[in-house]
Amino acid sequence: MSKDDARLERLHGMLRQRGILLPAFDLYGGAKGLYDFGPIGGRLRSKMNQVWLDHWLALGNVTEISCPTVTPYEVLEASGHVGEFSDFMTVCGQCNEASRADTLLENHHPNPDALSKSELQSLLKEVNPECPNCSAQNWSEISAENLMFSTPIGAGSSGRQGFMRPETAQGMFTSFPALYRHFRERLPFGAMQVGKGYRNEISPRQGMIRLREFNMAELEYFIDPNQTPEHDFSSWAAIEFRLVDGEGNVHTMALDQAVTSNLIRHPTVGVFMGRTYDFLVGIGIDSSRLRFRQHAADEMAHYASDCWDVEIDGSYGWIECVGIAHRGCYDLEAHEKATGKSLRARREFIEPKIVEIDGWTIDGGAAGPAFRADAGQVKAIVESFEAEVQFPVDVTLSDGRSLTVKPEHVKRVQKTVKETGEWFIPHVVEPAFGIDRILWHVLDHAYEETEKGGEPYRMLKLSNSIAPIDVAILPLFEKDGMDKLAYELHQRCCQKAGLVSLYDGSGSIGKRYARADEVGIPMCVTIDHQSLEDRTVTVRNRDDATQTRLSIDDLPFF
RNA sequence: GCGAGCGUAGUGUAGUGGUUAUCACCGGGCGUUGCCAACGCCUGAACCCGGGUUCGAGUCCCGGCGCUCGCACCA
Repeated sequence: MSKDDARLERLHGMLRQRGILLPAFDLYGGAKGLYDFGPIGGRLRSKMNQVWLDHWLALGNVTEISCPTVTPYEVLEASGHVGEFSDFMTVCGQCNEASRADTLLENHHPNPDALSKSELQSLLKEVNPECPNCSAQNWSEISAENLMFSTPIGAGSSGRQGFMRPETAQGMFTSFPALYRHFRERLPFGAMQVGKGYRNEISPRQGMIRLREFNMAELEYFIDPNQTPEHDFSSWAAIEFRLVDGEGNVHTMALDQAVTSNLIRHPTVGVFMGRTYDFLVGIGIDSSRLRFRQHAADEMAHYASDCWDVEIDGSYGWIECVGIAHRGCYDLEAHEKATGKSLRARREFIEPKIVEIDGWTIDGGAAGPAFRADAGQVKAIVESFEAEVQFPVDVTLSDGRSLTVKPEHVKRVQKTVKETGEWFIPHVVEPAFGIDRILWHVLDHAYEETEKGGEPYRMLKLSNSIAPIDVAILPLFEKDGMDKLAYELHQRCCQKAGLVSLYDGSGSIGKRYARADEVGIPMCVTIDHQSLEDRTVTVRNRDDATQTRLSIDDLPFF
C-alpha cells in the first residue's frame, strides 16, 4: 500500500467516525454508490450549496428554481438522454431471454441505435426477427434500460413511464417560458438549481467520486448568440490559469488572454471559468491543484459545442468536478421540436426592416373548388412567381401532372411589411458542478496530518464559509457553575440565525480541542473559573492554537 | 458485467477447527486535574448475511451483499 493510500484510509476512517461521510444503509450491509452525509456532513453540504447559490446570485440576473427529480419519459427522450443513456430491451415471450432491440434489427436498418423508441418499436413489429436463443418470433413491448433509474409515474396500466433525472438541467429548459417572462423578456439571464441527480452506474467506484445518487448544482445561462458580451476579466488579471486544450497541450495564461486568443471560444464561458475558480478557491480548494481541461471533439457530450472541465487533484488523481459547457441551442431546440411550442426570445432590429412584397397568391374562393387537394401546391407555386407573370399559366405538380392556373384563380399581392425584430433560440452556457466530488476534494485538501507530542494529530482546515460548526463551547470542568455558564452561552449562540454551536463537556480539555479540530471547528470558547467572576472566556483558534481572552459580549459572532 | 483479493466493536487490528474472541485508540459514568488527545476506577461496543461440512466454524466449502484493484462502461 502506498503512502497516499494509507492517508486515504485514515481520512475515510476519520470521516466515518466523526459523522461526516458514511456508507448509506450500513445497517443493512450497505448499498453501492450511495452515501450518507452524517451529523457533521449534512450541514457541510447544505452550507456549500448555499455558498454556491449566493455566488451566482451575485451576478444579479440569475434566479433559483427547483424542479422535480421524477421526469416524464418524453422530456428525456427529447433531450437525448434516452438515446444516449439507455439501451432498448425486449423480452422473448417464449424463452424469457432479454435482447437489445437495436441489435436484433441490425440487418434491417443502417443504424438502429439512432432510432427513437417508437420507431424501433414499429420496426420490431414489422420485421419480427427470430429470437437468437430459441428462434421464436414473439417479442414484448420494448423498454428502455440502463443508466437512468426507470420508474412508472402513477399506478398500474394507467402509469406513465418516467425516469429519475440524470441531471437537473432539463428543468431549467422546460421552465424557459416562465423564466423568460420573469426576466421581462430580456437576455441574458440564468436559472439554477441544486438538487439530486441519479445514474444507475454499472460499477460505482472510488468512494464519493462515482455515485448512483448525487448532488449537483447547475446554472443555465441564456444568451443571444449574435451579441458579443462585454465581460470584465480584470479581477483575474494576475492569476495564471492552467488550461489544457483539446489536444492535451498545456497553456498557462491569464483568462482574458485565453479568450482573446480564442483558446476559450466564447467570452461567457471564459468569465464563468473565472467565477468557478473563485468559488472553488473560496471554499478551500487548493488553487495549485486545480486545472481546466478542454474536451476533445470526440469526448464532447451529445449536447455540447465547447466544454471545459475543472479537474481537481486529490487522492484519486485528477478528477473532473465541474463542466462548463457551451450547449448552443441544442436543448431548447430539441424541446421545441418535441412539443411544437416556441422556446424563443425576441431580438429587436436596430432599424426596422421594410419588406416590399409584390407578387401573387391564390384566390381561395375560386382556386379551392377548382384544384381541390392540389390547391396547396398550386398556392406555393403561384406565390413563387414574379409580379410580371401573365395568367393563364400551366404549372407542373410534384407528381408530374400539369394544371392550368387562370386569372380568376389568383389575385395580386402588393404590400409593405415592417419587421421590427425576429425570434431566435437562445444559446446556453452551463456551469455544472458535481457537489459531492467537490466536497470530497474540499475535505481531502483540508485534511492535515501532523504530530503533537509524538502522537499523530489530524485536523480539517475548513474554510469558515463552509465549516459545519462555527464554534465549540467548552466548560473547563463541568462543576462550580462553569457548565451552567457554558450551556447558557451555547444556547445564546444557537439562537443566532446561521450560527451553529457545539457544547462539549466530555473528556479532558485537550481531547475536546482535538475533536473540534477533526471536524474543522474554527474556534473554541472555553469557560473557566475566571469566567464566573468577570465573564471573560478563552478563545482558541483552530489553525494556530493561539488563545486570546475576551469578554463574552465581545465574541466576534455577537 | 468479467477476473482477483478482502470483509472481526465507532476506528485500526490479533486470532492455523476447540474455554467467556485479543489489543489499542474510541464512546459513556464517577473521581481527579487551572487550557491542548493526562491519570485512576467502573462501563459500553464486533466475527457482513444465508446455507453447508463438522461433535464443534471468526477460521473450511457454496451462494448473496459490500469494499478494493484490473478489464469493460462512464457527464
